Amino acid sequence: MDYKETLNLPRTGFPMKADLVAREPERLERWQAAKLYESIQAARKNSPKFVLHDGPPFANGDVHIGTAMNKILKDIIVRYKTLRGWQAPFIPGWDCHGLPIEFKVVQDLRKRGKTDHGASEIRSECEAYALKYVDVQRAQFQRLGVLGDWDNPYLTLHREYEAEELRLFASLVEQGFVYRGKKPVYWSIPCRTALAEAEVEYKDHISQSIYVKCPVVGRPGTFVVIWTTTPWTLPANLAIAYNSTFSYSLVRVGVGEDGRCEDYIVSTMLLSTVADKCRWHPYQIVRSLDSLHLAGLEYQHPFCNRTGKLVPGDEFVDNETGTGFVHIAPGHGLEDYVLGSRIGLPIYSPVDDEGRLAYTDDLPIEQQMPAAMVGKSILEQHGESEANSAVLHELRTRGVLLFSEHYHHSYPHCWRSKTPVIFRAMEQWFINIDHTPQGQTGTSEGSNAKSTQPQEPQKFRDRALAAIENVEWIPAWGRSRIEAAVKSRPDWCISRQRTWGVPIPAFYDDKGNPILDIRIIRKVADIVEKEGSGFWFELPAEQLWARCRPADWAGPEAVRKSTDTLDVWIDSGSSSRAVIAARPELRGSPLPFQADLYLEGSDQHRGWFQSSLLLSLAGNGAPPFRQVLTHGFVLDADREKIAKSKQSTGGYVKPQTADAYVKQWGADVVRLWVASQEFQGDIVVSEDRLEKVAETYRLLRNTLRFQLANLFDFDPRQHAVPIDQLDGLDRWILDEYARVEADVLRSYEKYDFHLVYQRVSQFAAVELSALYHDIVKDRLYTDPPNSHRRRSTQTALHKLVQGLCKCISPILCFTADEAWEFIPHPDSPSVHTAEWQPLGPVCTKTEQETWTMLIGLRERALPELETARQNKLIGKALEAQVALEGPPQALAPFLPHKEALRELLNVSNLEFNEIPAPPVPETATDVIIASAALPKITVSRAEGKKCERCWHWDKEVGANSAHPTLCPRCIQSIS
RNA sequence: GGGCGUGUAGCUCAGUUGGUUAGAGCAUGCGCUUGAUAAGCGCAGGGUCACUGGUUCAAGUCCAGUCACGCCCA
Repeated sequence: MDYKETLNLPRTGFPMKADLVAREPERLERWQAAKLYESIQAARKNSPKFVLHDGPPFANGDVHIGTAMNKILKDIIVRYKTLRGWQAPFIPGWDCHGLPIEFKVVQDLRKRGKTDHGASEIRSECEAYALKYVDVQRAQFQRLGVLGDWDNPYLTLHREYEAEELRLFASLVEQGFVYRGKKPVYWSIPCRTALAEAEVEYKDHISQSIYVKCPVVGRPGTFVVIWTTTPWTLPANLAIAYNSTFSYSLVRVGVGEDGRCEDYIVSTMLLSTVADKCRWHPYQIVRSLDSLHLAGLEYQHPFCNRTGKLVPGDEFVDNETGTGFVHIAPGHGLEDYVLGSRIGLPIYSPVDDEGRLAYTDDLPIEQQMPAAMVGKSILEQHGESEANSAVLHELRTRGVLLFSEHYHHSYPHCWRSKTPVIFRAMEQWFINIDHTPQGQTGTSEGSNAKSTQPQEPQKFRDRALAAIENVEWIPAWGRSRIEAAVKSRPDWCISRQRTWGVPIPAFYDDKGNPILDIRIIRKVADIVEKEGSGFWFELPAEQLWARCRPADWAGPEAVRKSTDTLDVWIDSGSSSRAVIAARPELRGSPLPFQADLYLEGSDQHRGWFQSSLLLSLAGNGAPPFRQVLTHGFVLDADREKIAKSKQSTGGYVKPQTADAYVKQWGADVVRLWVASQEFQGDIVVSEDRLEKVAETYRLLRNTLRFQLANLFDFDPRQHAVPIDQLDGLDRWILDEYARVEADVLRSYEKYDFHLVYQRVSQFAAVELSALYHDIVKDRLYTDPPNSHRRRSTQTALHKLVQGLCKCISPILCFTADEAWEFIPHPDSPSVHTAEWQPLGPVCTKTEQETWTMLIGLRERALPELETARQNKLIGKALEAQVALEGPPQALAPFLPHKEALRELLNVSNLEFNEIPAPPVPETATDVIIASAALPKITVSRAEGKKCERCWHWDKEVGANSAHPTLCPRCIQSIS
């Protein structure tokens, strides 16, 4: 007889090999066909809400592994909250406007030979481009298992979105936040347009390098020497910056034949270089100067009828080139602008749209450049610039040019015209971060200054800082990070000279004054909601004005429309109003625009977190989030290696798209990798690490498979054993599980998914695989199918497998779903619609102490068994018998648990050998008693023969003639 | 250059208010098993807690500085 046939060996259709890459898409299709997201939302429609608001990725390119990580983290939270009974909707979003798309589209148009495209053509191409990548990314996010309303995402190009954004903008204008100011931007002279950073290419260029002396006011014969490579900016010079940490020298130089001398101030470190170039030989150092001497000095402009001050500029005045003095033209450089704004200089930019020197209203005419310079073009023709020549001529005439030469350096050029760009201050719209809405008049034309809601008389920046205090930042240092960002940020420049964006609905009158009126903005918003924002770009100014002009308009008539668009940070920053408050499933209570959680990379403290906070606070009066969770960045382990190999071999780039990883490992392994990472710092991704995680995946999968395979004949409705009647070991493992589960729940609540990963995988490896499963195999396989002990263990397995599936389902959403299908009569049809109620403690304190003691003995016994194995005394543990030897008090605690202990040791026989208690010396301490109380463990070869069926060794094998190869227990099992 | 972080075995992570010889899982090596088998079990090796200095009877833990890396600014 083949006794193997009488065993209850495991069976299951749950495959050991996951084949995730091939099989996940099938499951995904089934979820979509069954409308899983919709049915979950429907099931939770009366539950309390938990809203995680998705930060919109940019609709461009494939999903990067870092973006995938962000979405997976969000999905883990949404799935966890759903499992715990919350209504947790997820509306994915995309950021659709912006320069990178416009840039790409215009380049494509150029490649196709179209150069005369109008705004409308560019915009429709951009829209098509954005929508294409929304589709691409949507498919990739879905493939990762991310659950959400993918059929109805929010896009910043939706007309409803744009309309709400404009209404928010109107509210800011109404409260007086928005003003018109100047800021330097890149300007292409031939294209007559402002350029963005991405449209600028750095190329080698030869500039005029000049050293100019500026007389110090009140010290005849003393000059500060400045250096510049853009002579045409000298008419705009308003200050000279020095570095307060440098040492400067006053040097006396002979000039002319008559022994006349002049004193020059330059940086000590640069003195010899400057002296060589300017041919100061001989020269004499009169004295050294430091910042105390320089501070507040006034100088005469080299050719304009005005003076300026010496100011500290440590951030950008260096000792590498020049003279240690930097000429400051706030209208022509970003650093100059920042410095100028700080000390209250006008943002003076005496250059017109054609790139010609021109007078402006910033200064009295008599203080501006000599009339001969006006109209001179800055643009270089054959290496010569009229404006530069005019300035040089003036400097020479006045004898203030010390030296000039050609200077080779890298300089920004316009990508389109290939000409050098200039920095030029342009009129821009700004949000005043230090605005105090109450009782102030808006600075912009026609704006209605009356606040609709009562405001505290507090600067907006301070209100923002106060609001930050009431948000929970995880980790806590997120608070100091955003505080620093808000404290240090300059006024928000919100206008862009771009086409692909939401138009700023402003007009200009015949004098060029801007018209920004809330009635007009709101009217435009209403039209945008019906028609989209394209009409603004299509209609000529007079028709637009006719449509938008308020009926009772009393101001000047518009003759021109604004062609600026809003900064894209206004787009995404408006989402609390345009999405959270606008979508019924997200709308909060009592604050409709407020979500429970935002979750993005730490770069967003200065980005989306800040823009959302500021806009929501200004527009809604409160922050858009209650909690903000951040993660670090995904880095390539061999980033340097790759860079090097790129240089040497010139090519191999590792895949950094989510798809590349999914195609190799499957989504669940990628998700498990995400969960395994402590994400508050940086996260390193590599094939090696994915492979390690895949090992853990296999461990978890096999754990589930073992449990499922041993439930093949279990029907909980008939066979389940009540918890209080379970076998001791089964009660113990459920109690252990309950502890794991409590830890897991706590970790999910704190978003510590890596602790979930560690706890679950270690439980599977240690308590389950190495201990419980290994021991319980014997009773599952060899006990009679319907015996109490076997059904008890199956009851435990049935609870364990469901519990484990719930623990992992937010992370391993595919695998948990798959395993759930093999559970006989589970508590819920799908793991994703289940409600997760924790099991709670099972064992009494006494039981726990007993099992701790028994397992402690097992841990002492295993090395003894290993020694016996090394000595070839035994092979597997069942070939052994173990004797516990000790005085009565040492053995007593174990005597009632003889069979449980034998099972724990997984040996064929366990014996207790009592020996007389040693005499206790009077000086004996508790410690000695305790150590004497531990039984001595000895391993010997089991007596008798091996039972063919259960592989236990038993002295009675052979005693039964009907079954001469079986032990009595097996004989009873099969009869 | 500034702000904010990160740095514990090959990998991923623990390490509570400073207190024995710094833990776990995975991976590796050796052995066992062949009734979870492209699985399972046992044992073993592996760490200057980034570095330096300080406080303390005692520092992975507290303080100061340095280095490396990341994000954001300049």
